[in-house]
Parts: sequence; C-alpha cells; structure tokens
Amino acid sequence: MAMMNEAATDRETELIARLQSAGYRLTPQRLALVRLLAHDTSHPSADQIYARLRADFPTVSLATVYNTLDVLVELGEALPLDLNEGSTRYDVRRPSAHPHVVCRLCGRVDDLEMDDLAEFVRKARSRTSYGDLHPRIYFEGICPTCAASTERRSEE
Amino acid sequence: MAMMNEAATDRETELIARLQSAGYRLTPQRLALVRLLAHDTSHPSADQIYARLRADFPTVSLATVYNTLDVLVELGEALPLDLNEGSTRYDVRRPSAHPHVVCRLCGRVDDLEMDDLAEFVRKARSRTSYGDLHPRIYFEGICPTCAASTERRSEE
DNA sequence: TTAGGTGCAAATCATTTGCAATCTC
DNA sequence: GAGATTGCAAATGATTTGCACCTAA
Repeated sequence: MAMMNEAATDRETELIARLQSAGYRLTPQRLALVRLLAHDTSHPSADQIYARLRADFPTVSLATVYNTLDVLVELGEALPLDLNEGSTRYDVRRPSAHPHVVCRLCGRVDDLEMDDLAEFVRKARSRTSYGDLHPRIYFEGICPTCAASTERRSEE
Repeated sequence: MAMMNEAATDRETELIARLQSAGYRLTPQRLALVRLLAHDTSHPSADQIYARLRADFPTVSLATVYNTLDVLVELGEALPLDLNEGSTRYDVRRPSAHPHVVCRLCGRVDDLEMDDLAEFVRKARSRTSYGDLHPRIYFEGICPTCAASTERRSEE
C-alpha cells in the first residue's frame, strides 16, 4: 500500500515536471486534473474527469478538459483508449501501450498484464509489410461484479 | 485467382442463405449490398458502402445501409472494426475476430494472420478474473505505399 | 393484412472549433 | 503586450431514431 501511494505521488510529480519542462503553464485546473489522473486507476472518460473536476472548479469547461488531455497525449503521458464504448477513456498512470479488459455490461476497465506482449508484437511485425507498428489490444468480457449479479438474477 | 473468386462466390451464397434462413427479406438493395461486401477486401466504412451502393440504387439511404449492417453483425456475419479512425469499418469476409493492421496515414486496412492468436487469448484468460473474453486486436502502422511516398518526399 | 423495409429529416452524442475575454511571463 | 489558456456557444460528423409510406408473403 505504501508503495502504491508512493508510486502515485511519483507519477503526479513526474507529470507536473513534464508539463512545465515542455513549456506548458500549470494553471490551477491543470494541476487539479493532473492530480486526479495521477491517482485514478479507473481509466475515466473526458466526461467523467469533467464531472469530478467540477466539484473543485465549478466553472471549468469540457473543452478545457479535452484540451489538457490532448496536451498529455501529445507529450506521450496519457494513453487514449478507444474501447468501442462510445467515449474515449484515458490511462494516465501507464501511458505506454498495454492491453486492457473492458466489461461489456458496466464499462469497467482494468489493465491486463501480458508479459509476452513484446513477443506478440514482434511476430506481428514479421507478418506484415506495414512499418512503425504499434499495438492496440483489448479484450471485452464480463467483470466479476457483473458476472455475480447476472448469476444471482438467473437463480431467481 | 480462381480460388479467390470461388471463395468470394461461396461467401456471397452463404450470406444470402443466412439472411433468408434467419427470416430476413432479400430486397434488391440488400442483395446488392451483400454482393458488394462478399467481394470487398478493403474493410469499408458504412459511408463507403453507401457511396458504392448509390451507383446502382440512387435512392438508397444511409440509414438502410446501417440497418443492413446491423443485421449482418447481429447474425455474426459481419465484424465491426473500431480502428480509432472516426468511422467503424466492417469485415464481412472473415467475421470471426482476428487482428488487423491500419495505416495511420491513408486508413488502409489489411487482415493480419496471427497463428498464435489462440495462445495469446488463452494466456489473457488466465490472467484476468473477467469472463467471456473476446479479443479486439489491431496494429497501427504505415502501409508500404505511404512509406514509399514519404521516403520520396524526404529525398527531395 | 401485416410485419418487415425504406427514406427522409430530425435527434443524439462525443468531440472540436471560433472567438472574445483573461491571465501570465 | 504577446502568447497561452479559458469558457461559452456553435459546428462537426458518425450514428440512430421517429414516422409515414411501401411492398411482399
């Protein structure tokens, strides 16, 4: 647990440093947004980020949220996830491309550790004439919570 | 070549049979759409299908194209591809989930043969508590054509 | 005759953009 | 003061929907 908090704090500091050294201004909203995202493991959408940010900054606009997310993506510090879910979700804690699982029912998103991803990508490269290949991998499924409630329902 | 045409014709017949046995009417538009898709290897978007269909059926509407595509997807005969490209592309020739490559520059889409996909999916299943897992895998890259023209441009 | 199909126009929803006001270096 | 940042409202673009008409078993 101590490790997790440490890591999260590190990520926050890292992001702030990154934004500043890239010449971006660190406004109160941006600071709050970065803090939010550095600690958030839920892979939120722009809309969800907007809703949470408004608790502290009632005047913040959705456009600003999108703006800041774009900046983070440009810097390679946020990974946009297109999970066929309507809206784009963002992974700011681990911005390098990695697989995810999405719950088909509730939209919950989790990271998926695939230690053989590199091998998989290497094989893909060897089987296509396309260059500069980057993986976009996720799995649709049913999360444990939804599975449990579905089961309960069918037992009735 | 003979094999390809045969396979394509088979797919066309297959699709027609599938639609009819599922109780769907085979209207002239649907027939034309199915024919188009059975032979099309370009993974077209609804819009592209619409444009081509209008050559033969000037009054066809985009809503009808979406309708018919939805029917095919429901029957498991079309694979919708969300390639982070703005619009959904469709693979009707090989409707079972398989990896693709997309060109970042021109949007070209090709199938990618990954004979170890099953193994990869098996490993994913063993590493998550999500059930009923289905893969959504594609790679972004630069197609040979775009790579060639980019090279040419930088040589000038 | 009746449910399935069709076409049009309007609605929806995520995202982007124009622009004037504001802030920061 | 120049350039970045913000917020609002309007624009965009893919997809869906409401609804009246049509058409084949």
